[in-house]
Amino acid sequence: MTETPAPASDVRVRFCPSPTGTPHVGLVRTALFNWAYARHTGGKLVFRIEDTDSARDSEESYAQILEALRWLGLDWDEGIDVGGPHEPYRQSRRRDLYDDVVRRLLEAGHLYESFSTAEEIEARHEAAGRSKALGYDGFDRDLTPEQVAAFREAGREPTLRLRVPQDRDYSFDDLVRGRIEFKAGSFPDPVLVRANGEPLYTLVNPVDDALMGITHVLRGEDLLSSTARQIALYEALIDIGVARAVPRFGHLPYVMGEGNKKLSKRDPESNLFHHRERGFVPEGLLNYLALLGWGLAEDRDVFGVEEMVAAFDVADVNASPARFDPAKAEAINAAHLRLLAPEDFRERLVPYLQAAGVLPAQPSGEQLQRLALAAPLVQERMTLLGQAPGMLGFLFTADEDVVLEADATGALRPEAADVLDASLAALEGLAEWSTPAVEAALRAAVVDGLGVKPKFAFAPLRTAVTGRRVSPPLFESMEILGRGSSLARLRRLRATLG
RNA sequence: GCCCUCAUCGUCUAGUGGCCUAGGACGCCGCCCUUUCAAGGCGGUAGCACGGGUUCGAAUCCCGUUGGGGGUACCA
Repeated sequence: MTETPAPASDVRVRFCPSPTGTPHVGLVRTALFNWAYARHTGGKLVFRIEDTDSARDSEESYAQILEALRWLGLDWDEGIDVGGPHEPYRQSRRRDLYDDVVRRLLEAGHLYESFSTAEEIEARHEAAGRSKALGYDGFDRDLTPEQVAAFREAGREPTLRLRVPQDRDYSFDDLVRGRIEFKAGSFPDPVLVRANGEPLYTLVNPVDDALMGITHVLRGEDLLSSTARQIALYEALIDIGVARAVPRFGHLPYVMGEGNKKLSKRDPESNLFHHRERGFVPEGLLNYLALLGWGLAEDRDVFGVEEMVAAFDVADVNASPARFDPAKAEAINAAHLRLLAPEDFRERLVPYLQAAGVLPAQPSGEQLQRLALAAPLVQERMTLLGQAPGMLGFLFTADEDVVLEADATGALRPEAADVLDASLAALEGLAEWSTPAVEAALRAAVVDGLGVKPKFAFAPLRTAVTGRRVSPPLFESMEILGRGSSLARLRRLRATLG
């Protein structure tokens, strides 16, 4: 009844977060789907900020949202920073526009002044024997001029409510869920403007979508039940000439956390920057988030944004909520890490190594050279960039400062001392210090010479050289480290053994 | 309470009436490979919430039940 499908080429979607906290993965997923839909259809993505709650909004959060989108590489065509024909794109700076719309809505009779307080509404329900949880009762819909005057004389300022037609149903075809119907009178007249004159989200969200020509509203399912009242507002806006049509709606499923709760802002897994700090790469996180409610193909989980853009359609999004699974997210991230070009991978390691103090703010040429040799050795061994300091730290640590971790030294077997002695003897006179030469010498001396299985033969050496039980490949590591350091480290561990 | 909504392995999903003795991925468990750990290869574990219909035939359609989620703000 109110569907007004837009020609695909004219698709205009938007991403309009409230700057009320640190970016949430659910928010990112919504941004991603809007972005992918715009890119897929060749439409436009509008980015605006819904900061109409001065009590909760913050500049810090605003800056974080921008940082998040930029880090992820989700760009937009109109809005914050890039500008466009509907400036400004922060609702806190659009008050004049809203005041004008409100005036026209009021004149046309779509809004009315409501003096009822929450207590009064509840009291009326109680007196009538109705449930107190019923919501607004429409008491002020048809106040006489005398009643209004009386309220004003008593010093009361009214909120402005939308006069929702009560004689009809509201329905729409949700892009992801299909037909959704709200029966007549199943929701109360919403407040659109506070008593102090400030416009509310209930007003400004549809008004801006109308003014900015948004054709497809793709948002979280938490907004599903407010869609009916928004359609009612849209129709009023169409009546006064502010809106041209009601947009199509698509309600995206929640991203859930542990248990069956929506992923809470308190939950660290919900925090985008938490994932970045752990070493998620944008490609990996975006891929995983896309999987929460959408899939590229039946038998492929790993894909890039270009592939997603080529295939994405909101109609294919799943309606049921999805649980954020950190283990699978990491696996997907690991796959993307392996897909990175070696130089790219290496460069992305640097900030993590610096953050951990493994590399200084200004790494030396020698350090970068060493990193270039070592990075390929760990590219297939990591799931998160944040594992780099642990894996590579030994290459940037003085021999005497290498920490011999307890799980490594604890796993040493009785023959460790003999292994180290034989290794030292074999390596000291080695003519050429290279991976194959080191390997050959050690195999001859320890595996063949001592008759120790490779698995056990090299464990003490690994512990001595890296301090850890798990490390990059041993011989390669020794080559990078050089003969001096390698031997010094073997001697150091040997000295601690009886 | 009322309104809206969701329901396939532990998790993400494929599946739109016969191709399903339900496929893939992550996880988990074996084995192979192996200089550790990964990666890779092979194999395994595990699911259509329940009850009624409709139909020759239902994971797929309808109704109900149960369970989950959301809304019911002068938050967004």
